[in-house]
Amino acid sequence: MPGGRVMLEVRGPSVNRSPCELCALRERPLCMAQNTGRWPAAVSRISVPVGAVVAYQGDDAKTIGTVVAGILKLVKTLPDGRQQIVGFVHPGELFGRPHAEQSDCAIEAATDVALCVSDRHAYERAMAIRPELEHQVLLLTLADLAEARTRELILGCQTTQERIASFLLITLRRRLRVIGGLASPGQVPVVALKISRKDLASYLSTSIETISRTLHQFADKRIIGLLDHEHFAIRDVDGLKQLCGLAAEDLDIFAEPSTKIAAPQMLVV
Amino acid sequence: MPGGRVMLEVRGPSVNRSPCELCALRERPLCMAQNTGRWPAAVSRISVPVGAVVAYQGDDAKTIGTVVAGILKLVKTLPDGRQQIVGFVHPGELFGRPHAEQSDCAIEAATDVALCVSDRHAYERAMAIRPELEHQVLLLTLADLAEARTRELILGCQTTQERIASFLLITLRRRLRVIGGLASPGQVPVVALKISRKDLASYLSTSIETISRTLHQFADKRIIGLLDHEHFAIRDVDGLKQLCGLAAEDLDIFAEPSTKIAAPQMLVV
DNA sequence: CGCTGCGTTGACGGCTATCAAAGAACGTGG
DNA sequence: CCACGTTCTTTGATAGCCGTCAACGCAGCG
Repeated sequence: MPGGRVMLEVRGPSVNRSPCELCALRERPLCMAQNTGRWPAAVSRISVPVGAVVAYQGDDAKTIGTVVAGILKLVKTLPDGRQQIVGFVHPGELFGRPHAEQSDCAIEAATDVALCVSDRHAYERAMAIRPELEHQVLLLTLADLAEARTRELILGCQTTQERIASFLLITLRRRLRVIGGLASPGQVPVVALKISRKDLASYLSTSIETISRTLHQFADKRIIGLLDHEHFAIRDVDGLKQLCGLAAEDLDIFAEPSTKIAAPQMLVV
Repeated sequence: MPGGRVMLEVRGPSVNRSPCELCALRERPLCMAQNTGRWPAAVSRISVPVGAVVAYQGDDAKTIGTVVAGILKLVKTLPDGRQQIVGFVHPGELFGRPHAEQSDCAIEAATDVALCVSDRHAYERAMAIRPELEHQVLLLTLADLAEARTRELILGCQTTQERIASFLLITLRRRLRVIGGLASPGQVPVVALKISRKDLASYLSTSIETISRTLHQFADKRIIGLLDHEHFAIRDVDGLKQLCGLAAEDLDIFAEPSTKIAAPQMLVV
């Protein structure tokens, strides 16, 4: 099993801007706010393998950072061991808890991941000095909050089938935003799901068995095509919309934070 | 049935500070930030009866405000009518969506409520001018996010019994924070639950029947005492903790935002 | 070749939503 | 003060979704 704990070393007090100059994310408002003028917090670029733990639940909250490539998962664990993934962190999004002494959930790599990390206290000082940075952090936090509340709706009200349909649609929308839409109207999009079945089950609050059964039900109805274990052809988007039962505004919430990110192929990691 | 829609009128551009001077909430950081120096946004104090709708899901997000007394509920509705209460807003907390054009959930009065409201755009201008105000809004938003994610855990992982036990404990803790703890160690605290069974069911993602059954199960085990329909004596806090299955850190998240509020009896509304 | 991890498929049982109906509480008007 | 309708709560019976357990197929790998 790959992974284990990762030591996030944030080196020295020196400004480290070289990785940013080639980074596809550098025009995101958050990065812009970080890179305008002299940046008072050191930033380190690190790579983390699948399964590695960036922070444990209850740890001192030492770092704040952004995901450059790959996907992080935020995991909450009950005392008896049951786990819930409360969110994924996609490229361009922030992770870590500003102004909190402890991490309220574990942060783990759901795929191989490239991160940009800073010391939390340094980051907080930077926010205090630069209102435009704090403003960008506020915007991202508001987006996270909207997403978390939509997930309360999904977890609280929807059947397992609806949750899975919602997830497929939400993932499709996010990807289409990233690559800027379909090439032709009739084109069948294929979602490459790098997330494991186990994580998917935890995120959707169900079991891997139910996920497997439901996906095959969808395939039988010709709504999706199962190309292999991690590639799904979305054959009937309208059928999925009907099955998911979500309002358009709730579907869109998940697409917001990813706007303006270049296609992953162009990322320099 | 009381209620119906409420028109939130925010009067003129004049500074309106008189209600604040007698308000028990005036020393909260948010209010301090609002009341230091000249406040560029007009603030109106309004009263809203139970059941009244302050904003509909999908409405233009016109206002931002704080709850002075009573409880607001944030309600999300699926196209087929199923509803989920995604959060309650307690005295001293903020409601409304800064920097969003539309409300992503309905805002309704779960009890009779007193509010302090401002025009959203004026509030945003005030935040832009005053970093300390934006900072307070960020802190409140981060607290809301932590709470929403703990609710993902509760809704996703816990049984109905555990959710109800969690809710009782969380409510107890919130109240104890507000009034500053128990008078004597052996004292049995009584929680006055002003929220209707229907709202409770929606918040905990269950049915009123199951809530009724579960509360009576707890009463049979001598864990709580049912004084009347809205008063619960918490006889065995440790028993509740065991039943709820939450870690201390997740329980505490819900107590944070209420810190430093004076007892409700002292509120001037 | 055996082992391990992952996905799939089948059978079973429990939790809990739903339906239904009766009882309690409340406000209203006579 | 009482009759009455309305709303909320309680209690019982039923059914269904879906989590759990178990077994199997399959791929990767030392």
